[in-house]
Amino acid sequence: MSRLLSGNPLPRPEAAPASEERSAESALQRWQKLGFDPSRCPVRDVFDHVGNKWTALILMTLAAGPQRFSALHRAIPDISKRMLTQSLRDLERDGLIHRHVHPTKPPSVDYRLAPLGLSIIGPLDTLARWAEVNHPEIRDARARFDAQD
Amino acid sequence: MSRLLSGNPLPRPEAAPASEERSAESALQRWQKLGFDPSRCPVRDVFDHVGNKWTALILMTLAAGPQRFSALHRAIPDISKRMLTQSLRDLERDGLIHRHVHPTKPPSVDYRLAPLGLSIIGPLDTLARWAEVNHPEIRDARARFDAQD
DNA sequence: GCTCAATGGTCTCATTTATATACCAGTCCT
DNA sequence: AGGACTGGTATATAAATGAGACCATTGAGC
Repeated sequence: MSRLLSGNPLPRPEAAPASEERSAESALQRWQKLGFDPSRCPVRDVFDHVGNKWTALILMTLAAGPQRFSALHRAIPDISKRMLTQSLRDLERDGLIHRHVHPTKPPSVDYRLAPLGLSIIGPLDTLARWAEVNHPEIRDARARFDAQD
Repeated sequence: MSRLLSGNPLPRPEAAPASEERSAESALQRWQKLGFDPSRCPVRDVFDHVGNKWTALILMTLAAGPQRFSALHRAIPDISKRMLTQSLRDLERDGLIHRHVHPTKPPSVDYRLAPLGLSIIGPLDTLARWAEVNHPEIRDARARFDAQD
């Protein structure tokens, strides 16, 4: 238990810029080294809720402005209504979006980013750009792996 | 269908820097507007594979340097071995990590970031920092939602 | 007035996916 | 010899997801 994560003289893969690597460690690994309760780890929580496919897609779609339920469904056709409803509830519960009901005769509903939701668009978009840029390489790697192994 | 996402004079939530907001739209919404096949959308693909809880956690743990299977399991105790095995295979298949077998008498295995994997640590860490900073606010929102509704 | 479609969902059921648990062969420590 | 660690696999069960039917209300077209 004492040598669990203490002195770890493993060979580094490469001499990566120390500052970069250290900053990448810190956020998550402070938790790990200190043995904090994993169930309260923010990283787990956020990646589980906000980082999942549908949730991220919804948030990024809402970045263009408020959208009604069915507009969202049209923008993301491959989500089931069931999942769309549930994801929207989750996002609302977490304070990332607001559900706004217009009291028109046939009441209409729209969803819009709350300030908290707006603040995650940047990080999310950074990942999305990475995805766009590196997707070909991932597909290649996948093809190679499937072919030879 | 024509007015679906065309002219959208909706009230912006706030006067965010136009460049920021436009850039947030562009990545995903080009796809949506052009009606591309969702199954080939890089954003879906990456958020599904790389953005899920375990995968992101593994990548960030490996950012500190190569780790053996059991070290990873100790660092992330709440993942099942089965899921850890499977997540590692997926990451290897996508070319984000390498599996390295040392031909010692009892052979030992370690996993390390491939260049592609190293390149995603930055974006991932950005999200992780957001998580750390905003987790309290999310928890508050959740508590409020659960209490009154 | 009748039919057809859209709205914003909910409900049920089948399939997919994840977790928990047990197990394996080989090797080290005591 | 007993127990623990290595890197997993196999099986059984629980949870998440998807497909599709349904609902009350409204508006448009015929």
